Amino acid sequence: MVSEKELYAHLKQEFGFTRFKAGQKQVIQRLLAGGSTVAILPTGTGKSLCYQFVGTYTNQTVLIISPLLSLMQDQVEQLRLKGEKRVVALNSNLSYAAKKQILANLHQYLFIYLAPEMLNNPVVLAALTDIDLGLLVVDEAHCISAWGPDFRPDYLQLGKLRQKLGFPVTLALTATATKRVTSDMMRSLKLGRKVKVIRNSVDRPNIFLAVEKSADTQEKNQRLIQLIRSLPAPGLIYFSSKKQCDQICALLNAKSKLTVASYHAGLPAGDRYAVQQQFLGGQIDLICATSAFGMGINKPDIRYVIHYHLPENLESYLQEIGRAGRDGQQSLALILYSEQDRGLQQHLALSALPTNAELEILQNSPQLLEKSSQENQSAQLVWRYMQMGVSFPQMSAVFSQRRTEKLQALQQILAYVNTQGCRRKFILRYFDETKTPQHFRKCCQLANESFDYQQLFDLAKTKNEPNIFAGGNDYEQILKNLFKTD
DNA sequence: CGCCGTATCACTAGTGATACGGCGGTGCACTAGT
Repeated sequence: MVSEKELYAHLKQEFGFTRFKAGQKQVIQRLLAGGSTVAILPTGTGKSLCYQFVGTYTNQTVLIISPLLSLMQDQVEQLRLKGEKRVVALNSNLSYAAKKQILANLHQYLFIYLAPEMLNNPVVLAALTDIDLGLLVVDEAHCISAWGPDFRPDYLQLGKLRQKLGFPVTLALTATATKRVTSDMMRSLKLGRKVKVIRNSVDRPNIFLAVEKSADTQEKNQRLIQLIRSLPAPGLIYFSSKKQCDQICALLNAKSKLTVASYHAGLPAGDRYAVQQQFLGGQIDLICATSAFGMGINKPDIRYVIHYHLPENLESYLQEIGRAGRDGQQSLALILYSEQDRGLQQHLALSALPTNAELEILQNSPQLLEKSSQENQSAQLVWRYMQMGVSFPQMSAVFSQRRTEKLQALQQILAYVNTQGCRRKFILRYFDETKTPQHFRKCCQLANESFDYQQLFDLAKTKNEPNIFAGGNDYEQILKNLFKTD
């Protein structure tokens, strides 16, 4: 067992901090004692420090599975800035020669970043089994259940990877996971029953939760213009359609003094990078984005996250609103909902999953399968499953279960939108937390269309209180001020 | 499922009503051809 004194000495020496954030020390101690861990820590609590600490302390190689090339790039740069040179991201950005060079000298690196798809490469896998691995990390581990079944099936293969690597000590990191998603992760990673789950509350008390209903698009657009004119910037608006993302971006640029930019997967990589950098640097006030935006974004002062469309599910909703208020100051998470939005989200939930009819056609025509796996997403998925050795009846079962799950998740977010009760309580219950939220239970009910959030921010400012609904405040008085109720 | 753009119809030549097809999110790696 490593002493507390040693832990703090290393923290100070290596990272310059004198205190651990909630959960960090527990995770590190557990890993140093050789126990695999699932860590569910809310955004902004320094998840990457957990494995960086273990790597630098033990001086044993850490392999990090990361979902995005840009995320790997950021982490590599951060570590290099800290003075750690033994870092590499092994991905398709590298030339053949560079990759060969790195693979031949893999044991020299302390931190190796890798996308799950790279593990299909037998040369990479062989090189990895050759080194003395101290720790395997799955960063953004909710991707296993969010993306594995119908978007990036290689996420389902990570358990086999662990096995091939001789079951190294493993850390699965995420900000949001229900009990079911947690057990999904544990099963996929073959973590066994001895694994420890370290879970902090998903609650972010400084984020005010609200939903407003609009009758139609026009009404919604008017309200949106009104909102962004009065709310403090910077802000973030999520869309479920690239086209509408662009259109509303243009509208908001025309109708407000803010600098608004659009961000989605349809834009060239260079533009996306530029928009992100300008947002981080404060030259852009507001981003209109699809779900492509956000992972790895660490901007502390985002004051509001508005959803123009219905979010996909409560897990992704929490991921997305979690980007607001990382500085701990008063922030707002608002869904602008109109009944017609349900159709779009339902379509998106189901369209990626091959139907039984499609499966049958593909099964009967291997040529068609191979040909269309280039352009058609569901054929591509079937193709990957086949390579993974999954039979057609198994696929059919997996996809139909997935359809059910996605529709249930949609029902849950709809229930959240329509709830008459406390929204925070609803979310905490969904994430299997029993604690009572520390705010006046009527605040959500009272927030309605005439509510001016500006008052919320003003009050937080004048009281110099990041979370005006935190314990110890005079709720009745605050509510009287805010809602002008008696 | 619901929206949007285009096609087609009507009636006395440009516009309005209806019908219908297509579209709608997220990324890795690898390959072929320049």
